[in-house]
Amino acid sequence: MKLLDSSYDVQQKILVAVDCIIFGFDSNNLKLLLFKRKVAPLKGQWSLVGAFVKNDLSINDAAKQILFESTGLKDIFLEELKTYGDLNRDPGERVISIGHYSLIGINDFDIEQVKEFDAEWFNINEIPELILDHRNMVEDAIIELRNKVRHQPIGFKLLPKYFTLPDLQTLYECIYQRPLDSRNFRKKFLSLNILIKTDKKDRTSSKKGAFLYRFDKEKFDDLIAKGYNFEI
Amino acid sequence: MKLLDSSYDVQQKILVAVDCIIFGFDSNNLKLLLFKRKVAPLKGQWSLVGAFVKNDLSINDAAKQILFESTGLKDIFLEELKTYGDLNRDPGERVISIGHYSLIGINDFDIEQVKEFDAEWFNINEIPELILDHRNMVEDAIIELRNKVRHQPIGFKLLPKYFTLPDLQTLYECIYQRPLDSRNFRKKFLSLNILIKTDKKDRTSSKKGAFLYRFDKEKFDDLIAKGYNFEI
DNA sequence: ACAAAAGTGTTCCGTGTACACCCATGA
DNA sequence: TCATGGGTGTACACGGAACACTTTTGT
Repeated sequence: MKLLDSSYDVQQKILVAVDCIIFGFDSNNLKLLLFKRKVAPLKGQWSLVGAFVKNDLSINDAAKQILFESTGLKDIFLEELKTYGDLNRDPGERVISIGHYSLIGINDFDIEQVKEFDAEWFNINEIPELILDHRNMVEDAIIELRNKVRHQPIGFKLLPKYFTLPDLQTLYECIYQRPLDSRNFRKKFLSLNILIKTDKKDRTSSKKGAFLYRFDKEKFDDLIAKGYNFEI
Repeated sequence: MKLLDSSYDVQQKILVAVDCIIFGFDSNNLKLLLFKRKVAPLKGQWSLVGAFVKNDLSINDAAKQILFESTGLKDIFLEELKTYGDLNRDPGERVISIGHYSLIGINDFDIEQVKEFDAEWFNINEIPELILDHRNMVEDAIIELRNKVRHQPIGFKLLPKYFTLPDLQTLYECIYQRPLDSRNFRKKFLSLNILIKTDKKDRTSSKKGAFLYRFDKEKFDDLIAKGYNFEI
């Protein structure tokens, strides 16, 4: 319902879009989800997943919906990155785009399924040329992602329920794109007390086998609530 | 110039606005700039400085221009906060707002001048009721501001050319809204090597007088470039 | 002489970081 | 037996945090 005196007197011709920078972790690599653009101009080129915002959805919900419709990925938690609002960033019309990013565990989803949508996972070091300012968005998002994981021990949603410490370390190494010292890494992570060790081992990647752990969700939530600062 | 195939087929009715969260430091207090809303609905109530984005300006330039037109404040560096895009945040129409914030030295500007624009500086602890989600924006901006100054020793633009260490400390105490230990503060700040001590004293606030310092712009820039982490 | 703000050093503790060897096992 | 990845401990350096007294000077 509109209020009586509700109509603003504005001659605005700005379209609002969202673009999604979706990182995926597949046990060994950090990947980025790209998409073959379906509309002119620039049709057929690689781009981020994005579209115009629908009138009846909040920006964040719109981003989720667009991601779902474009790739089949559902229930992805998206975080706002920032707004890209330069005048001529889109050769078509005046379009501003609100970047959103996320990091997901690729294996939780059907990795082939996205191909039906003309989407594809690219290794983070092998990203093709992207349209418009999308490459900027990706670079900004990587920086944000690193900042984020520095302040919140992630992992829950990126690793299977049971995982090994080497797995966890690989995850962080992928995000930071540099090797970490395993002794320090283990010491630090175990000191957080959010891991529960099981007596089972995973022997798929070594003969000795590595112990499986799982997250202690309660303690994890406590830690987040207290705003713990997780420097690696 | 538009490309031939440039018009997107979109029925979008979303207006794009910016709101500015302007913090000001006046040697003793952190203040917030507010503005009496001039358009219906909610006309006459206190709000942030904001308006719709013009078609021919980038978002950031639009924010600057709006700030200038609404308050007379010119050449203010604005930083994007985030987008407020919920469906019914504005009772008028569907409006999304991209929050921008800044921290300025109030004394560098004419403090009375803003009043001619129906704007006013409020002490950060005495903020009146604000329209829409503006209170949220302010809270988000304070958190951002604290995060920002934690990573970048500010001061340059907020203090006069010559200032005392107690002045500088007051600035940080205002931002963090808590007292700091003067011994630790001085030690930390001086160790950055970005201050140049003069042999003059300021005696306006004590009989003994406090030495005046100025910033060493070059070293300061070096420090920023290296991404120094300034925890207080 | 005293009030009021400026200025100064030390100690302790926690945490980041560097670093090298033994263990368990399947092949 | 050997190759492979898993797992462990120590020593040092640095920075944050707590803490109390002296100095200067106008009144």
